Amino acid sequence: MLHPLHFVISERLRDRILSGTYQPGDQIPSEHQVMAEFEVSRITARRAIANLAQQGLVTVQRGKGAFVATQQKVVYSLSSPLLSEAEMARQGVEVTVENLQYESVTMPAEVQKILGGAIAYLQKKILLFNGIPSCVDVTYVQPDLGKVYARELRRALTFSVLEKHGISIQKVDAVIECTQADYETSEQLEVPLGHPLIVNRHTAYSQERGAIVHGESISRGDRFCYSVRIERGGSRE
Amino acid sequence: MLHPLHFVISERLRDRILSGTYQPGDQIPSEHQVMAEFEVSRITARRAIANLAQQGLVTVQRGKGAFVATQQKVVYSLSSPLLSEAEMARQGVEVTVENLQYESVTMPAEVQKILGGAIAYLQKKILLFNGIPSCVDVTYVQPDLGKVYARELRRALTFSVLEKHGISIQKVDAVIECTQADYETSEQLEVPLGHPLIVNRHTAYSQERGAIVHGESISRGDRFCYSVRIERGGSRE
DNA sequence: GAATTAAGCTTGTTATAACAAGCTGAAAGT
DNA sequence: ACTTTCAGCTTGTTATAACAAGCTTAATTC
Repeated sequence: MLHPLHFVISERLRDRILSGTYQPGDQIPSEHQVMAEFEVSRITARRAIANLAQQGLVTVQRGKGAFVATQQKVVYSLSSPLLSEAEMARQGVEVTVENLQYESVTMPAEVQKILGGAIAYLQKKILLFNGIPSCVDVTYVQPDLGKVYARELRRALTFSVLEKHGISIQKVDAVIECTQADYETSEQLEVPLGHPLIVNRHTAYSQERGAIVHGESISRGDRFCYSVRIERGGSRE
Repeated sequence: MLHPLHFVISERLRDRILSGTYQPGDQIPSEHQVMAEFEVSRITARRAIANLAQQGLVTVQRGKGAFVATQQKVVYSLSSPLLSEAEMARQGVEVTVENLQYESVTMPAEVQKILGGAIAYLQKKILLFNGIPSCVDVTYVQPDLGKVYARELRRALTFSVLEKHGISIQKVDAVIECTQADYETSEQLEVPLGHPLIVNRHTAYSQERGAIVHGESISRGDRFCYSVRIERGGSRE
């Protein structure tokens, strides 16, 4: 036997998904239907379906079944964040903010090195796209800004609030990576343990003040991605 | 019972990893040791270990055991790809290229829209970081460039080769997203089905010629990430 | 000393079994 | 008509069992 049964079955079901037999939102055969169709035990059927879930092709809901996942993602432009927020609205994505934590704290050493000083405002928000938790945003903001704009920052996107008040973001340094959901983020984003996440760790600078915001946005990898345009000027970068 | 046994056990083992009891490279308890320690069946022990693997905390090898994974990632700068290649060398990362496919093909319609014309060179390479398959690179190159620099493109990084021959990349449009390995990429990158991947879908433009390269780099999410610096000039972008 | 084999350990696959927990729609009750 | 209950369906957890396949080291053979 070249391949395990569970793999053969999951590739068969995968082919049906890719060929359009099952469309996004459609239910795929239940465990018992897979057992009957392929004449295997339940544990083999479950593993085949789990393989599909693992590849992001289906999402499984207890009591309901497994459904073909949409592959559509919201695109957020790092090059023009404010325009990107308007673009998301144009894509039919309504962003709402749920505040988890907002307080003045002593920064960890690595953050102090970036923002300077010892104290900053720590904000933790969940961003919901069309009511679905999709992003956990954890950032430190300079204390004076964090204090003055507290009310607005608790319920809107950080860059929008700052820009609205004339604090213009002149530069952003970002690192984009993939991680997997631990228990905490799996609960916050309502995804399974280990679900792929795309993380944007960033520091934003204004012209007059230097570094003003530092932190990370942790988004569902299945719902979100980043675009960026890199241009080189006349001189070598 | 608030949480399943498998979850309780995996959180206990996770804490040991995070607290440093087990360091990267160390072996965690085997399935039978977990069975004995926590007095559970083998399937529960396996599931606990699988939860850790799912979170990227351990990697499991048949016949050997489960080992704490390193969390170190290679950082590749989108803002200065050539400098980034030198930086990788400085980080002790030797990049070698394994050519999978290199041929003149008729482009799919969407690629034609970007590169123009009907024919391009399709290159598929595996990039190995220190001998370990870490990235699958699939790109279309303008046909005249693909033909003239075939020998070099087969065994080096695309941008390096072009730059070396005076084809200067003036702009790059990129989309960064997370996906999960299907069978093909899991085989190419030697990772499990569903392993998180970071994908960079890009189009590179030169000043004189417009779009010259289009395609995607699919890298292991556990080994690779992107950095980018976004600056706004005097005018609003 | 080098090569081969075997024992012991490790993970991988598959089966049967039973109970738990959530979802949905129809039937029963108010 | 609205609310509650129940049956049937679905996935989730855990156990026992057995065999397969890979890894490593020690013992045996050449």
